[in-house]
Amino acid sequence: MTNDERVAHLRVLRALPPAAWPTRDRILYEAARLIAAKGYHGASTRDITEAVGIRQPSMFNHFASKQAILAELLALDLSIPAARADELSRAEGRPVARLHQYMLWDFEWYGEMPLDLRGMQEELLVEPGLETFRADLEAWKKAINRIVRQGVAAGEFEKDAVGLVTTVLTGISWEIVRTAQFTRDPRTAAKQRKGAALFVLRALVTDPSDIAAVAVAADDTTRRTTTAH
Amino acid sequence: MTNDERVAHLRVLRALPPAAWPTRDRILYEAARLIAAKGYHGASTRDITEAVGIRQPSMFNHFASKQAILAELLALDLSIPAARADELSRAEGRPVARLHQYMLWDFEWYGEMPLDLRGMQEELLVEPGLETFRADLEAWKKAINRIVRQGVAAGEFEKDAVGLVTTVLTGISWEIVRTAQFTRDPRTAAKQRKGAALFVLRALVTDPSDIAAVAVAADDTTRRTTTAH
DNA sequence: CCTACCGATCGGTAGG
DNA sequence: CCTACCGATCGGTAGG
Repeated sequence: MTNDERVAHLRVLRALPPAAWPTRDRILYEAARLIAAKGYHGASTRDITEAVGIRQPSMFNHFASKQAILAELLALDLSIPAARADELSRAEGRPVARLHQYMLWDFEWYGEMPLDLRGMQEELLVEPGLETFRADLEAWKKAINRIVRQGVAAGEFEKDAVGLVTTVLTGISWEIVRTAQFTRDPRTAAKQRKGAALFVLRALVTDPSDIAAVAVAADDTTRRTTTAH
Repeated sequence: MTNDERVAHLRVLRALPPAAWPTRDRILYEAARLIAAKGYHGASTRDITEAVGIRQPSMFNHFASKQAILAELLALDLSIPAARADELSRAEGRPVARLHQYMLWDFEWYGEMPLDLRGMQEELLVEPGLETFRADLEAWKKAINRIVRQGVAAGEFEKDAVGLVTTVLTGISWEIVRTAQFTRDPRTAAKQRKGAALFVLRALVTDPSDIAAVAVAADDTTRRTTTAH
């Protein structure tokens, strides 16, 4: 399955309640939920299949192993954001605008994700067979730091903030996933995402007037895109 | 063991290499390390005791259960910071200065911690018997948010940043624990802690000149304290 | 702090 | 997607 296929499939799923999903997707849903709650080793294959409503060995008709479930969830959590960040790190335009654009995309990605990805912790990547996701995580950090360093070089960002951006972004995405479990109102969620992006920019920019300029430009882009469809 | 005793004991341990620690503390050290790497359920009692150099059942002479080890680590991770945050949330002085003071304390606490607390995830607190630590975590968040709301009321902080502070602080403390495993130079570490505290303040304050004022005041306090001893 | 050992649970397979 | 079952490993106990 390619990343584009994954994104398209998620769009289909989001329109349905999890109970109406195909079995394979319901396994992913319950596995994500239970791994978030009890950790990868704490969530047993029997826990997962019991939540789905099938017997434990039936799971292996959909996934070759428990780790194959984890790999599918890690692709959503790491591979797709890494590709998007890399793309924007090589795009044209002001670094401050591209970082803002990435953050809005990232927070929407995690905020509208129908699976609970909170169990996808960096520490899981030490397990043999998951090296490719370690590479995705490193690529993501490199791409974000590339944009931030471009901003420092352009005089847009403070120098000493560089090393903290990926950490803070990870923490905020996490919080957005968490609150997305309760707040289902899309307008409140969009406002929260905008506020979070501005929070990070305030910590970064040398010239506060850049923040308003970038935010207005982003709103224009959104309005244009929305009207066009 | 009270929190004060825990803090005093940690000071003693920090002066020695872990190999020279008492067995009970070496169990905590290896357990913390392995739980950080493989998760609580992924780190078996046999993994831990093998790293310590004793047989698995010998562990139960020092701890009544595997969960008792976890509880000891959670006290260091949650109970002590919660007490410190609560204290500062009720102290006198400008909110911006008290938040800055808390952050410097917090980052030093995690940065100089001789045990690797990265495995202490909020999700562990769902296990029965750990309710007290759930309460500590809630108390910590409440205390931090109390200081931030005091700052908003005083016109020092932006309104819309309130809900993000605890998330960002948790993320940064995590990063500080992580980098503390490599960088052992105390001067670099202190500089990193100061930079991290300023990063958060920049995202929060309405008047940028407050940041410089608070930072200078904090340096004065440190200098006075250092000279006095 | 050790050896010997317990019942429970783990991820996964065989065969329909 | 099921029943039946596998060897390995789990946290913890008995008894010295």
